[in-house]
Amino acid sequence: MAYRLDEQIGYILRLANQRHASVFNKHSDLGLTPTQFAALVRIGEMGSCSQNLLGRRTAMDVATIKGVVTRLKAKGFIQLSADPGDKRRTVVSLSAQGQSVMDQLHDFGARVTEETLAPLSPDERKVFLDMLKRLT
Amino acid sequence: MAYRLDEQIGYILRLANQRHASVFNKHSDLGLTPTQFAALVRIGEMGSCSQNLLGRRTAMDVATIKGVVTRLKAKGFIQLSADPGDKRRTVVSLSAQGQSVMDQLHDFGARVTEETLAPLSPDERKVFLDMLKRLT
DNA sequence: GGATGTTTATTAGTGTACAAACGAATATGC
DNA sequence: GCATATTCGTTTGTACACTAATAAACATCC
Repeated sequence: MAYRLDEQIGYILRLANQRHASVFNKHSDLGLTPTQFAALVRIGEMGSCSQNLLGRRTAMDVATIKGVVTRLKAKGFIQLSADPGDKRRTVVSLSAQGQSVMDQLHDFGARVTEETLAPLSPDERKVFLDMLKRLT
Repeated sequence: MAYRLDEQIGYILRLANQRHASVFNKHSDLGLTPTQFAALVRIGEMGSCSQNLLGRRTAMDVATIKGVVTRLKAKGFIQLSADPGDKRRTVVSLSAQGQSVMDQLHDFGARVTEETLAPLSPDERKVFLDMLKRLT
């Protein structure tokens, strides 16, 4: 049987990612990208943490998380401070504005997931998410 | 129930993409990226086509396909020519080197797909790929 | 307490990915 | 046949994503 690009997992994953990004951007009203959204929600979950740890907990390398933190700071959603016990660290935490949009972010995220998974039935979504997680 | 980033389809898709890229790079010996690989295989499938059509058939916008074509050309895998019937078009086709590595590319792609899907059983892979395609 | 190694953050370079704007060439409608 | 619309390619700007190199701070071992 002939080799076909359209059957390659990497290619299909890329297409699925594109569709998700499209759904995300359609609903986004806070001017966030999917990556910025992930980092911001994670900060909400963790309370406050070093920039380095935030990168590890959101699967972004040091160069990527640096840029994301810079842009979230510029947009006013987070604040940065020095770690009194470790001069290497930059401590990242939510600003007042960041805290105030957290509920809105969760609603927004749920809507994006819902619409992205719309082609699948509720039972299928469960199975699909389980299998997708095993590929990470 | 609390909102959790680790359950969001967009976040998990990003992680799956990262793992695939890691598998791809581990096996890659021709110096290609996943995107360059996709474009090159597609050119092999189509014979020759305009840069614009190649972009549409690989889901890359005009700016992205431009860069990919530039790099594939620099690496010697493709050649560019003018379309005699339409002066707007740049015709893209495989170089002799590009043709000579096509079998190797297919073997390589099959190995990457195999290893990326390794956590799933053969039956699960079928189901998973079907569902993933519906999300594109 | 001093050499060694690790962690944290920054920077530079390369490669996707998309939006927007532009000019040139082609197609369509009337 | 001419105005209008569409297509094709390029460029600019922003945002991930990774590698590699660097420097400062911290930890550990002896």
